[in-house]
Amino acid sequence: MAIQPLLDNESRDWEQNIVKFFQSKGVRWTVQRQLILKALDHSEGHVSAEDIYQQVTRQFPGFNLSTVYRTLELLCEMGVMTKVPDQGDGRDRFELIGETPHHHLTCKNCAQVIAMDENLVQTLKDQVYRSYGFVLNLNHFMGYGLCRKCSAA
Amino acid sequence: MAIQPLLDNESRDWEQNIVKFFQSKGVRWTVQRQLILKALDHSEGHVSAEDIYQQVTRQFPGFNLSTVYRTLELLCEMGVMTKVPDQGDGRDRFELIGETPHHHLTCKNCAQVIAMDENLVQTLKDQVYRSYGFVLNLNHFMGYGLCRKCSAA
DNA sequence: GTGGATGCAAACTCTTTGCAGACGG
DNA sequence: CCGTCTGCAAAGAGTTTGCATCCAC
Repeated sequence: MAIQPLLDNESRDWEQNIVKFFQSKGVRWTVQRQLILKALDHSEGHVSAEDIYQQVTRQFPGFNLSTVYRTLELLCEMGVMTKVPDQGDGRDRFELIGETPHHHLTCKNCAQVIAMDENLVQTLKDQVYRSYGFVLNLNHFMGYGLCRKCSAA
Repeated sequence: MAIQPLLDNESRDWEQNIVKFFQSKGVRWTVQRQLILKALDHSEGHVSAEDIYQQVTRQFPGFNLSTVYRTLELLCEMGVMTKVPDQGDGRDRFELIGETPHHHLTCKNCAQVIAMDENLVQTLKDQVYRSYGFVLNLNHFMGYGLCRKCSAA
């Protein structure tokens, strides 16, 4: 694959920081990683390896899915991502640590997705901490059930 | 496979009920299903298809894993089981509906598992219902994080 | 130059499916 | 007997791995 490292001017700063971070970890800054990081930057919340692959491959055919997996795993090891195991559709998700927590309620019946307030989850976290001293890590709570309409019907 | 339908006397009643249930649904009562149901009866909480397969195959070699998957799926359709997607180890779990809810906190660091009180989860369910009219279905909440010891260290 | 990173293809794991033969009702 | 269920084997889907080549440092 022959890809020129091309980044628009506006993103130089962003790039500089990441490059430094990679260097500090003794990890090489390759074009593929640059593209994956860019794709992650443009995504929101949970992404699958396939999501990233599609996004990058659209611009740069020849790009490889294994590389995505290897890079996402690397980012997990570097401590900037977490792998979120399959929630039902058969594929693992990844999300950047430090993203604002986001919680969803998905209706089993009509598939509607409701954004859930952080406070509700925070209460659970607090209670768990008070009761067990356990620091609950819930950046991406996904609840299944029935929405108002479907539970009424 | 040639398996004699053999059940000890003490379990006749249990069997009678299940058989009736199967008949009422127009579903055949086969030796394989009998064995799988027995295995489920002896298991607790989340089981994987493999768990059941191992348990049954120990007594009856020649027994087939596809049959386990097909039976578990059947039980889901019959409304007595739910499939719980992979929580990290790459295999789906199944659990009988109507089992007492069971919630666990798993420590990411030391892998310790803490049983969590139903009330904590109930509070979340209540709040979600009050806020969104959403009936949250959480029979098997699994929380990840750090236990008291590991978060202190 | 040298070790780490990539592309490719093949392997792996869990799950699903097609089909012929077996068996429950 | 008829239609369902099973065993077997093969196909799928997502993810991982081995290896030769390539390229960042």
